[in-house]
Amino acid sequence: MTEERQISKAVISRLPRYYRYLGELMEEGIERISSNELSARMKVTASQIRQDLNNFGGFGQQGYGYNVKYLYTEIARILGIDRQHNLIIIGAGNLGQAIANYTNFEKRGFMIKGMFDINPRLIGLVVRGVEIRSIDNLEQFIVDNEVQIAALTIPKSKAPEIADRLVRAGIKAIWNFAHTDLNVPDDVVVENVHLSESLMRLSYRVCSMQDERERKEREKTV
Amino acid sequence: MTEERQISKAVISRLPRYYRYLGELMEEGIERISSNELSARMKVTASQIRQDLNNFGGFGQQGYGYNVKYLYTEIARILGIDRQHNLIIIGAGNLGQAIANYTNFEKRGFMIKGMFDINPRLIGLVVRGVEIRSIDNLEQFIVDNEVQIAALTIPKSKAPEIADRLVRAGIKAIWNFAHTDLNVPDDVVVENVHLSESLMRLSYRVCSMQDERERKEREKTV
DNA sequence: TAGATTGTTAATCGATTAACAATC
DNA sequence: TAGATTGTTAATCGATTAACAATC
Repeated sequence: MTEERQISKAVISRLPRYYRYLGELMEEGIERISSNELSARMKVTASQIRQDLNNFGGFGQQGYGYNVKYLYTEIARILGIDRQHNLIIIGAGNLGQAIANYTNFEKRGFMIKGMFDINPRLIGLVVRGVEIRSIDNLEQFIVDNEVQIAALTIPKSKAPEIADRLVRAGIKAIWNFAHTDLNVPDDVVVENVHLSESLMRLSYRVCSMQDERERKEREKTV
Repeated sequence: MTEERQISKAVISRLPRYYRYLGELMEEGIERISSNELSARMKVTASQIRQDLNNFGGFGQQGYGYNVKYLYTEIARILGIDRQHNLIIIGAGNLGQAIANYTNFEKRGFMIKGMFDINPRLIGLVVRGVEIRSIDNLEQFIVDNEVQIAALTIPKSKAPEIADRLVRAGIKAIWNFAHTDLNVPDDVVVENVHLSESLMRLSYRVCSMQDERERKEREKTV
């Protein structure tokens, strides 16, 4: 199962999108697809699709294309979503609850084992069958439930301290929604979702689109 | 104000992170910083920092470095967060409410003008001073309130139809949390936040970290 | 077989890093 | 002035695209 050499980050980040499109093709009842057809749907080059997939082995067949169902399964395996991942959510606010309520995660092997908060008014509540617990019992819970992943949906002020506790309790990965970078050992994975940064990128693009429009206006006038 | 040539996407995506670090430096009372010091903090090369910033002009001074406050202000200007952006949220579920509750957005010029939902039990409720409205009045509201940005926190099944309505009503940008790609005209900006894809990337990295650990174990045994 | 389409090598393009002259 | 550090050019590295031989 060990992949030969390091796969580039750019390739990995495209895999979930391939997976999504293949799922849609399956829903449409499409059994096979060529890199060219997929390229047209996804608006990426066919060359890139073939290159990306060939990082993991030859999933296609000359003259035929790719079998949708087979490729879908293979990408799931590559991404590791054919296995079960036990997950907890730290911070039972709106964002934490939004994640808890997203049923598709469970379909892809992410089992939400528990939620944690410091707010005593939330502790004991149950969200989609998941109990909100006191953060005091965090470490024991991680060990007892073989928790691999923690979603961190708490304010940035508390994030570093909680991250340290998670690492010491043996967590494998942190899905970090706090607006700060986390310092963790090399063997702990951190995937950041910085919503405010995403919104700033949006803002930049809106403004430069606006600038462009104005520039074109001016050119017309001249 | 028009920037000379197209700035690369990679550069833009790093700007909000620079902005965050500069904000932290200001909080620490640090007045100036060299690309080298910043490089150590942010774990990127000093060369990259200087290259990135020079896309927008010379903000530094030889022998001195960069003035933190000045650079902070300039990046804000580049990102367009020195101006006001009117924003609405479509979908008043947990995710929509999480965004509405995030006060920092308003600090950066993103004014949440309204929320919309189809659920009659939510309509009329007020979240952080923002009323949840019926989606029937969407178009008129956008025009009346000069709304530029719509955050789309609804299921993917409804997303394309709502996106069309937003575009027709003259929206400038969609912050898309629905798990689907949107087809919009070239002059409408779409910034995707696909949480399930983020979680899959995390899964991949957890698994390949695991594989690596096992490979090393095996090597030791041999 | 002929046609289609992959897998893969080579060419191009872009982004990152290194180096250093300019200059505060 | 001497030292520090930028702005910027050149070198390197990596990612994307093009091309085509292999093969179903």
